[in-house]
Amino acid sequence: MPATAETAATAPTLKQSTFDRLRAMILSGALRPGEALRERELAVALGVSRTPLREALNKLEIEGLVEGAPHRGFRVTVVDLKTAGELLDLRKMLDGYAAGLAAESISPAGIADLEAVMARLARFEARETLSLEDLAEEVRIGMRIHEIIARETGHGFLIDTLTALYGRLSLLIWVDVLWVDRWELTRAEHKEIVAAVIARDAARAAAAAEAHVTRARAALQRVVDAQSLLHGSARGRTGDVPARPARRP
Amino acid sequence: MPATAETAATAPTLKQSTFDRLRAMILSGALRPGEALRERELAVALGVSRTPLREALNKLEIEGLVEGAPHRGFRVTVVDLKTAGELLDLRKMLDGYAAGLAAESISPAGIADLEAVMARLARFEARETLSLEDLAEEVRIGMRIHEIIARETGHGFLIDTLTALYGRLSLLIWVDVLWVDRWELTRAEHKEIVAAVIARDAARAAAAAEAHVTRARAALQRVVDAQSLLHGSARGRTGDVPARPARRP
DNA sequence: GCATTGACAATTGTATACCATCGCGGGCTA
DNA sequence: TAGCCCGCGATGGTATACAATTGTCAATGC
Repeated sequence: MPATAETAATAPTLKQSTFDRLRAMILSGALRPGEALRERELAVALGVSRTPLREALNKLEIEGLVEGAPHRGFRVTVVDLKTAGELLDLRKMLDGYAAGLAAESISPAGIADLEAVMARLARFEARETLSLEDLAEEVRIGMRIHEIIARETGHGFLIDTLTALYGRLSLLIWVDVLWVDRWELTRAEHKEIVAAVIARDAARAAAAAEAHVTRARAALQRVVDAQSLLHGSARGRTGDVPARPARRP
Repeated sequence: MPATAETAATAPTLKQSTFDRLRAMILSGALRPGEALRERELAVALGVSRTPLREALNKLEIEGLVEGAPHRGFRVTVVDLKTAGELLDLRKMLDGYAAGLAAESISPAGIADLEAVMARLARFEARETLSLEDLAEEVRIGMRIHEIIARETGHGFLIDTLTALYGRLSLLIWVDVLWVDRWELTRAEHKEIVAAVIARDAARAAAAAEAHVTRARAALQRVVDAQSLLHGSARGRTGDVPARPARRP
């Protein structure tokens, strides 16, 4: 279950590199949720034939980044608020578990990676105001922290599950608001999690990771509640996405 | 992230039905862990061309039922004892969570399904001795219970994760021993879980599900410990699998 | 005897052409 | 206007050819 996120350009096979490239394009927003992915068009754009492209799309479908329907092709997965809530609920549990495991078994290389990331984070500490660029960078750093922690659990299935979970969550555009909104808090939480992991304090790390997600979950819940008040219905309203684009003239 | 386990024969596309059939063949043991899957051969055997077959294999790879290496094709995933322990640890948490969720939100149809399954289980209650057939049936019933509970959570990502988790675990041949060994206990635990879910008692359901897996985890741990005593080394010893079969003459 | 090298065969990886089938939308009709 | 029909465009699937890579086997050299 590779979920290869790191090997981007220098992949041994086109299938693999296409998978990686598509993945990156989706996560970076170059391909937006709901966007239809036409095989032949995409194949030309990526410079590959349909064969490796279709295999990559099928893998992404199982990972949950794209959805496919028979004879209607694939489109980038649309995550609604209800689903996002479920994902965060699960993430609370899994992130806590992962942080605890990582604290118990982190490697020197893992510690070095975490320290390097925290150094990047420290650059922002002193500043009074942050540019949008800076905020984006901080979000990336946050993702990176969780990736490293997941990796350092050494728990293959957990890593794959968290990878899919993070990927799905990042498809919900609004999710960044949950962290960016109160950035000092988020940063402090990240520092606490990393400190606990490096200190090999499993209980503290797990608690910190859970608290971190719990806060985001609560923020999301406020959004959901506000929406259901506004619209009467309880269903999330992120999934309103254009159907297939108009036919070419 | 479909992980369609039910739609076996009447799938709309060959890709889908091939995926389902392969999945069933692996889980039923018709394709054994470590067995090499040669494309052309398999394609002929299944009566499809290489294209849908490869798409199915790629999906199964992400789901973790097969492993593929570049230019060396796919083989059925081999699960070692260490991995199995990790999977059970995670399952403890997720099964508990799922049982709690299911208890809160189970549908009338779900209750009916559970009651139907329990009726099948009741047939074995009175018996003094069980045939191997009976034991196999009880194992199937156990799987079914957990499937229903997962489904009734209505939590898409959780369902997919548990599906992959159960699938991977069932690749470890020995795992059945954990349940079959003390079958009266297992049966009682299943009854308790189902009863709690039907009674919509989330806390009790979660506790029962966790206890259920905890017992199996402990049994597995005894095996692992015994092995490491026997062989000195701590590594699991299930992965000893023949390499690629000899060339055809 | 054993390690190294090099050619070979089997298998996967990729490209491409072609046909079948399905969905959608436009346009016709009542 | 509502509903049916038809055809275009897209995906799903097959067959085939070829490129790339791996592992084997045997000959070679130390």
